[in-house]
Amino acid sequence: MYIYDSVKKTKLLFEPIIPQKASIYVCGPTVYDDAHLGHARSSLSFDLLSRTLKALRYEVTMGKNFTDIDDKIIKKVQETGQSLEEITTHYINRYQEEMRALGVQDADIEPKATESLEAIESMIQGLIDKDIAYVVSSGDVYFDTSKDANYGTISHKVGDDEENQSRVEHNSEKRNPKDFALWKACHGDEDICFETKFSKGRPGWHIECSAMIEKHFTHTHGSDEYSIDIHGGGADLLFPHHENEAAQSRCATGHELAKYWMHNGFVNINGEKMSKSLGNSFFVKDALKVYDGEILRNYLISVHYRNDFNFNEEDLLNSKKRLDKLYRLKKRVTPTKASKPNIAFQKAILEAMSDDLNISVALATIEDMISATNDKLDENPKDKGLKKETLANIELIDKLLGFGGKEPFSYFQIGIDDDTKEKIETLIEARNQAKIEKNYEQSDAIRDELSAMGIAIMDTANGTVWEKL
RNA sequence: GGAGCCAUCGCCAAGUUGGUAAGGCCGUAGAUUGCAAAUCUGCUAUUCACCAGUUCGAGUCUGGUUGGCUCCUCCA
Repeated sequence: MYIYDSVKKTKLLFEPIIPQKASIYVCGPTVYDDAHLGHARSSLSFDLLSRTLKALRYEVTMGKNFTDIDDKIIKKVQETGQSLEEITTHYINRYQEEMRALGVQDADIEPKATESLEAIESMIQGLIDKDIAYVVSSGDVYFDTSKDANYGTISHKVGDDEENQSRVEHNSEKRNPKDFALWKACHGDEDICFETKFSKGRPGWHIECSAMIEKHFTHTHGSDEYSIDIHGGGADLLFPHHENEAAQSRCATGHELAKYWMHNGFVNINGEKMSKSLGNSFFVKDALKVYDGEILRNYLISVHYRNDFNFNEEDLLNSKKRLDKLYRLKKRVTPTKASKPNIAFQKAILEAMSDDLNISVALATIEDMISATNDKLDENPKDKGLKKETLANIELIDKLLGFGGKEPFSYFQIGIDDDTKEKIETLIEARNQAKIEKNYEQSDAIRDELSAMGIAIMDTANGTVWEKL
């Protein structure tokens, strides 16, 4: 397995801390609003990583956190009058539901910041004891970036002369402009705060990840050099979030946080980054109202995870056509029992994914397999061995890439209710009768009628089948 | 102002160590079909934003130009 390390900026052979075990930690969402397509893409990217590593027989431990205490959540609490827990629970449930709809496998560990306060406090206290962190008069605790010689090695942002136009907040009590908050002191009665030895307040954004990784991974997957194998997240987290995480962990534990860093690209709408501030967010829940989760998944993973992804409906329909072809093949080999996948196919698709998740090549091998199989099936429609093998191939695709697992006839009938189905069947019967009588005017009229209903029909050796367009 | 990324067929999109441009959609010709659809087969970039350089050889390396994007503030 080769992966692109976005800190070293090169593709590296994946050599885990413990042979055949892979620990992955991905920064999850701050749960104050619904998940948008960007969350989905990040989730999907690391889902593919996890699935690929599993297919390569690694024992994968995946961690993904929920930031459930933060300024925006508190603002929502104040606005809505709901409790913090009500809000975060709601969005966490939504998030999990939607990601599952996209075929994302659940993480093994899903820690919440509010459930990790002890670990957070002890890590901060440790840093204070070493004088790497300091408490200011307000009660805020800052990390002293000047104490970490390696600060800046993650994002390669070095040589800050303070002359740049950095928009770092200016706080006179900070020792260095780049110092960041580990802990934010309470701001009055409206605030949500926790008691600690240093002050009453709540964790800063970066500390929770460090603390949670320390708490959940270090003893099972860590080493003297690294806490975990792979740390992932969106490209925008590289700085300052991951830089700061790395600094905290390095100073608190004496070893590096992650051996490899991976970052996924953005989802753009009309060529621009999708974000709250631009007001062009596209929520997963809205997309799921229009498109089946599997179709969305198939589309969102169709571009390499590191590239930016330009979301548009035309491309989505394009990728749906590719998925349709896979399901048409599945129809041809159903019903049967899967045997073993084709060795060459299995090797090719795994090799593609092992190369830093080269999904394009993986999809091309699928096209190859579909085409070759259809060809053979045209020659010999009753090749049982081929059918069994093909079904196994498709099962492999489902396991590795997370699509193609549906029952093929129902795939083409998503969103059609039973009454309509009955009507369609009746019309097809009538058309077949007309065809037997060679009344082609009649049969074509029926086909037009079905077409007007959004139903396409195809006459096959096994009778007439239909698909929703 | 600082840092970085990207630019490959009408559209989407691969292309580690330089060796002579995957795949899909669309289009098109044919096989098949009562006609279609589905399926199969053939065709579809002498060329990789532009300019210069290194090299026997560059989409791939170097320098420059143009255009687009991101980060430096919460952000997947």
